[in-house]
Amino acid sequence: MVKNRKSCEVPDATIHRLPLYLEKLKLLQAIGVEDVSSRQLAESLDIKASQLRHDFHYFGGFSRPGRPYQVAKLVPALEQIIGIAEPVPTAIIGAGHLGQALANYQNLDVQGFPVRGIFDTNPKLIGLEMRGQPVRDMDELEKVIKEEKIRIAILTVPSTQAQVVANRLVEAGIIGIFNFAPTDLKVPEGVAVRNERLAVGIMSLSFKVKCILQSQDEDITEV
Amino acid sequence: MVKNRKSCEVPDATIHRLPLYLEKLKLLQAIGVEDVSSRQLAESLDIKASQLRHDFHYFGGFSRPGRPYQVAKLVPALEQIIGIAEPVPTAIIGAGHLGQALANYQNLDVQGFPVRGIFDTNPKLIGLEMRGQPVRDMDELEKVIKEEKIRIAILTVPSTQAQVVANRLVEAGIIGIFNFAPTDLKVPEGVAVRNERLAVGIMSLSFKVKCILQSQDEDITEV
DNA sequence: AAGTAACGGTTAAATAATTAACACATAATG
DNA sequence: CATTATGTGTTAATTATTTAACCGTTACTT
Repeated sequence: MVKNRKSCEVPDATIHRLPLYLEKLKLLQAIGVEDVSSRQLAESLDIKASQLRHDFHYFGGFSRPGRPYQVAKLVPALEQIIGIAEPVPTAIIGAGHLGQALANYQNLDVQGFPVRGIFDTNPKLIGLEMRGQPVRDMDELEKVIKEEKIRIAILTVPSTQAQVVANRLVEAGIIGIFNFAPTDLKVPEGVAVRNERLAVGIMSLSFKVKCILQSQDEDITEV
Repeated sequence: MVKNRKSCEVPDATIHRLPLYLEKLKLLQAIGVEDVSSRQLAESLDIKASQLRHDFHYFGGFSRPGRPYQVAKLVPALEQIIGIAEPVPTAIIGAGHLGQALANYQNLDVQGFPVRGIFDTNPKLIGLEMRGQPVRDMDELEKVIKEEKIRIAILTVPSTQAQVVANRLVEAGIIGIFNFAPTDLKVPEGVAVRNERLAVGIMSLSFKVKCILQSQDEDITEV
């Protein structure tokens, strides 16, 4: 099956757009839209239609020439590609404020990532319930990961502990780490890490804000 | 001052690396490192030295040929560029789980974004204190933004309300919105929005996990 | 004091991503 | 039944980003 291997050689930029396509399509589906053209879908996402078709082209045809996409076919196709055709059991490591926020974030479930384990070392937190899931002691980590067949972990521990915990997760069979600690994790090949750096986000926003303020100043002095 | 205008015409990819440079440099500064070459710094960030020099080149010389960068000069230079030479007062709109998590996220202060206002409409939350800041009623939004000269807002309200609140923020003088709601905000020119889509993050991770699993399967069948 | 190794700035080349263009297919229309 | 409008898949052109190459400087070594 050459397709599979090929379908993994896709630019990151395209991968990041897949969830956006899916989200919009689900929205259309919810209001009863059956067909949608590349132009309509692209326009609603503020991108070019050719880019959307180009993105889809990595995965083979979703329609045939002359006919728009059928929402009912496209949604499961994208879910398959993204890997959420079946629910993906997920763990949250670190039940501090951020961990709690994510554990209570209903969308995680809806989007295909049911939380099947929440872990912490703090005795004050252990036993607390969030959306029906108790906060468990880290001692249970390996057992629960195995029992629940968890493959993805969301890491919300202090950055000092991130690497140690990550090692343990990898050892326990986790192959996808969504890392919220501002640390670069070292992981072996065959493990995917995605760093979510809030600081990067707000700083690049700050850069643009500074540029806006500067251009406003210039406009004034130019008058 | 042509430099200012030019310094805003910088690729997004470069902008996103600036915080990483700054973070690493601060780390070096903390352990007493005075000089660092482009190669050393790049290597520690797992990028090419030429890319780092190319990035810096957008903003003019930070050193002179033959001499490595001086950490003590580079740090404030980057802070200036990013726009955090002075602390940037920030507001959090929505004191739910995520808003609370961010309000309690000490790094925000440290990185130059002191929280000067937390807002919600829920009477049960109003009055609660987080890091010395009370949760305020939305009625006070405009007043506090003005008094505290807040320019950046972190939006953590339900997506149904995101656009309405965003409009109000813009009206009140906010020019940078860090949006955690899974909605595309429409804002006038002169306002910067950065969308932080957790679902996008975890889904692109899921895509890579699926690819890893597939390639493992193939390896087995190939043997 | 000359030679050498290391360095940043700068420009050019290579690579990747986006956008446009086009060929062909479909269904609706007169 | 031809014609037209709309549409995708696919390839080509354009644009953006990354990487490499080179030049002039600096400080160190012998």
